[in-house]
Amino acid sequence: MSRSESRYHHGDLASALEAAADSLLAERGAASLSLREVARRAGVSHNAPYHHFADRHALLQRLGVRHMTRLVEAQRAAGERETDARAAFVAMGAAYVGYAHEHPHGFAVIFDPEVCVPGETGPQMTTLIAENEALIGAAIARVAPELGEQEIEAAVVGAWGAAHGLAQLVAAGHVPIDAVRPAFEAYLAMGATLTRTP
Amino acid sequence: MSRSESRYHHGDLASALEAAADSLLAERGAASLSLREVARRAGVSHNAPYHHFADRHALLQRLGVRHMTRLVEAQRAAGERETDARAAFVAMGAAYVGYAHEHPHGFAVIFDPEVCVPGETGPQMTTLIAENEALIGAAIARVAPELGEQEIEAAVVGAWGAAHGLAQLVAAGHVPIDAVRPAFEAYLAMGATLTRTP
DNA sequence: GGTACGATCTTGCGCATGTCAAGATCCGAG
DNA sequence: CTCGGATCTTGACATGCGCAAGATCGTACC
Repeated sequence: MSRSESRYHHGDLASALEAAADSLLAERGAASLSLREVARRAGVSHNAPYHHFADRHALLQRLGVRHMTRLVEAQRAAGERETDARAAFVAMGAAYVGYAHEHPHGFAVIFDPEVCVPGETGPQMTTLIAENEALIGAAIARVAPELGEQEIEAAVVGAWGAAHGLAQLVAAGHVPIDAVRPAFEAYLAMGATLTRTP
Repeated sequence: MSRSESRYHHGDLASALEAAADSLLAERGAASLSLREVARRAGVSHNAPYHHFADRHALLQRLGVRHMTRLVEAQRAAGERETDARAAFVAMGAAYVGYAHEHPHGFAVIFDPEVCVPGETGPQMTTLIAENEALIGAAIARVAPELGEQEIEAAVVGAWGAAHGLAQLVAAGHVPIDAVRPAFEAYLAMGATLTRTP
């Protein structure tokens, strides 16, 4: 009897649980995601998950890592699809916002302070965050090669913040997705205005 | 016997509950805020809140309105404290981020899609959101008087997004508060670079 | 091949919470 | 003074989290 048919020892319950939870996350938010429902959807008893995740928190963190991985990958792909430096930078921002728009609950769980606290989420998330910043930093360095390391670091936080804010507002429904690109351009022009010495 | 001494009819339980919940929100996040604990802290039975709030959701929405009011007010005050248009714009952004830094859980509840959905949160929140956008719009119009209505509208979303993203990242602990101002300036300079015709 | 061990999964439990229902208490209008 | 309605209380039920103890399975070891 193969493992997948034997319903006692599932075989790869951890992945199945993650998948089940992720599909739940496509419908509802993390707050209304119960471990028991995940277990039900995976077809196991309400306590089976505890042999793979310390608690509800741990499963949500795992989902956070999952989505952060995809978010970083989406940015990377969008950036590599463009040859022009500026186009790549803009495309990465759009990818960031786009991911949040398509997976609002998944995106939310990445940055939910109740779930993923910077220092306490484990090395995987730390690595992913660093990767994300490196990705943005490289894109900025391509656009503005004259910048020093310090300046790039600051610009990374600024760009990340801008993309993140629009993503959050779009995901929450405060801003329609179509308004993002004009807003982005307008804000950049605004920057040009603000930094122009009077 | 005055109402405040009579412990049966509280007198102003709605406000007391809001205050209790708000003080809880200063410590923990909204997810771990239970109606029963709020009731305990207010010194009433676990079911008293239901005579003032339809459910847990309604109380959280009320807290969202409360904090959005303060957030808008903080921005307004910061803007009015400056005479220079650019300084006012920057100060408002700093106030936005500062509020999120000082009241991370309160700030989170404003924009929590599980709590405050744009269309369904009631007229008060709608008004506050509009007020917020008007405030930002006025600040932008002061900085760049040459902009048309459409352009300002787009710039509002862009500026709001930038401030919101930095606020979120600071509140979540991904970015230290000291990094905000340099990031803001760097991002604006970045905008100047990006919009400069090659 | 048989067996003991550990990993995996199950059932059952205590406790906390959200929400409904019914009763107790108090205020104020008439 | 009485009665209605608002306010608050106790009680109950369903659900969820996480612990504990038992059942089942794979496998390393003899």
